[in-house]
Amino acid sequence: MKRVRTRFAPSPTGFMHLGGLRTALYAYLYAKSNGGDFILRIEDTDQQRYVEGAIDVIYNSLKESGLYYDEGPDIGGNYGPYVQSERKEIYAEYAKKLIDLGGAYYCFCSKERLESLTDANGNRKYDKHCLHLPKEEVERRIAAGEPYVIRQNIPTEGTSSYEDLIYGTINVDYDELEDNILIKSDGMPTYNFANVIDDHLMGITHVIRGTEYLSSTPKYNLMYDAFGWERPVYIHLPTIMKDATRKLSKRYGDANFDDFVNKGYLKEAIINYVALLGWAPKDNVEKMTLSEMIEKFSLDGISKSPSIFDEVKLRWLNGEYIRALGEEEFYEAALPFLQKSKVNGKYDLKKIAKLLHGRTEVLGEIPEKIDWLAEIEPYDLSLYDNKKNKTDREVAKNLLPEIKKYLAEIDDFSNDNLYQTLSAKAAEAGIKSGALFWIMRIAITGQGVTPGGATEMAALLGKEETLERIDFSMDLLNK
RNA sequence: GGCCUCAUGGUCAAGCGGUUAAGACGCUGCCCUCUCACGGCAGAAACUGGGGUUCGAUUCCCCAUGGGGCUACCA
Repeated sequence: MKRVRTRFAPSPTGFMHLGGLRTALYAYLYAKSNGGDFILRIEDTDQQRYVEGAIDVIYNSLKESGLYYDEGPDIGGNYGPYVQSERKEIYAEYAKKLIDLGGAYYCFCSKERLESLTDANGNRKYDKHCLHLPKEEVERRIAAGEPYVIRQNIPTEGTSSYEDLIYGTINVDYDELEDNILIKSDGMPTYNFANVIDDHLMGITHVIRGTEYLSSTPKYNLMYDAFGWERPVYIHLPTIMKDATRKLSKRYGDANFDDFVNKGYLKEAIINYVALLGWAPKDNVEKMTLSEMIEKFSLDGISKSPSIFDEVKLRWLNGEYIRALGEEEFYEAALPFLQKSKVNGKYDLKKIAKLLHGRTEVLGEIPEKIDWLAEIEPYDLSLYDNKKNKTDREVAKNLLPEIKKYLAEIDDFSNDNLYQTLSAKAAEAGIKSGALFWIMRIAITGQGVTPGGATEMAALLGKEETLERIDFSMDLLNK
């Protein structure tokens, strides 16, 4: 059997879109699960849309997410060049061949004439006006420097049929298709042409791409057939949506790989989540490494209907990945975000990281979780109200001096010691420990929710700061 | 508008003629617990509608409805 070769062929127009990333991922998974090659090709035939630096974004995103390609512009290969703008001559050559084969023709029609073809409904279809131009006239006009394009010659009747591995048999009447442009007046090919030539020349066996090409694939097959080339196997993928009616797009933001990384999502989690949009593993285990995905990947798990991107579920999965991190790994991942917070320089970031580890779903929310730790500020005294522990501000007013006394006697401010000592003190004094810890926690943080219990917070703050904060709270209560 | 295509809880999704219609996220409740979170347990929640085919349709066919895509000198 022929070695499987798949490709990812993005155009460098900006960022790595998550929809594109998933297409790349599936192409990668399909190739790797079949022991084949995954190729990167840059489709930069539209100079208008080209964005500086976008190619590097593609390289980096792919590598960061672990989708290592076997051939590509930056790493080479036997089928290069892998950038379409560098293959202009190749397309010109094949375009000429296709013209000789009757599959294409020169067209000199002006924009104005094209527009005059628009009907009452606003639809336009090229009328093959230039198809029957005499060869001599064509040559004369080209020689005279007249601008021209090369159009595909599509049959006026008949039906085209092909098998898509996901969607099954697709039939399209040729009548529905237009004699679309293959080579633009600037000499660059359109996607319609370059994609066919390159896929064939690069030995791509399986074309994996979005459903936007489902109904235009007959045009490409026409060319494969005209050249006498074997058609590739087609695998079209459903769209990823932002909601029921809008597709995930750059326009709405947050659709880019980098955006999510910057927000504090782990790359592994993003890839894992994206893999789940449109594909389900047989064993139902959702958390997977890339190599596990390669093992489990199969086309019959791919769905046909568009799926909606759910950041809530991504958050959960990211949390799973974060919790699976080692203490040190988490610290390193969290560090940039810890440094952004107001506590940077005030408290031991490592200790904070330890407290935050099990409580963080997205790293980007770390600063807001701990900013208040930098300084205690007046707070709502109703925080002392706690039904379960039967506390309120009056109880707090009475208990706080006691708590202060206990704390003042403790020198080892480690969490373990604080917890044990204070628990013992509470038992001795006949105070419910829950009440003591509740009041103490509120008194030293001024927060209803904290990333640790009273003793953990005290251990973090240190003895001096803890006692100062107790004083602060006693003042507040006595006002 | 025309053509292609899709349709199971709020979301992702199993299912592929006979099931108490999985599972995950989210949600609700309980437990654990020095708050929260984690973890554990329990619960609510779905086959778009109408016709067929069949002994029997979520599953097959048709129509309707709704969604998506294409209809560029963009990919």
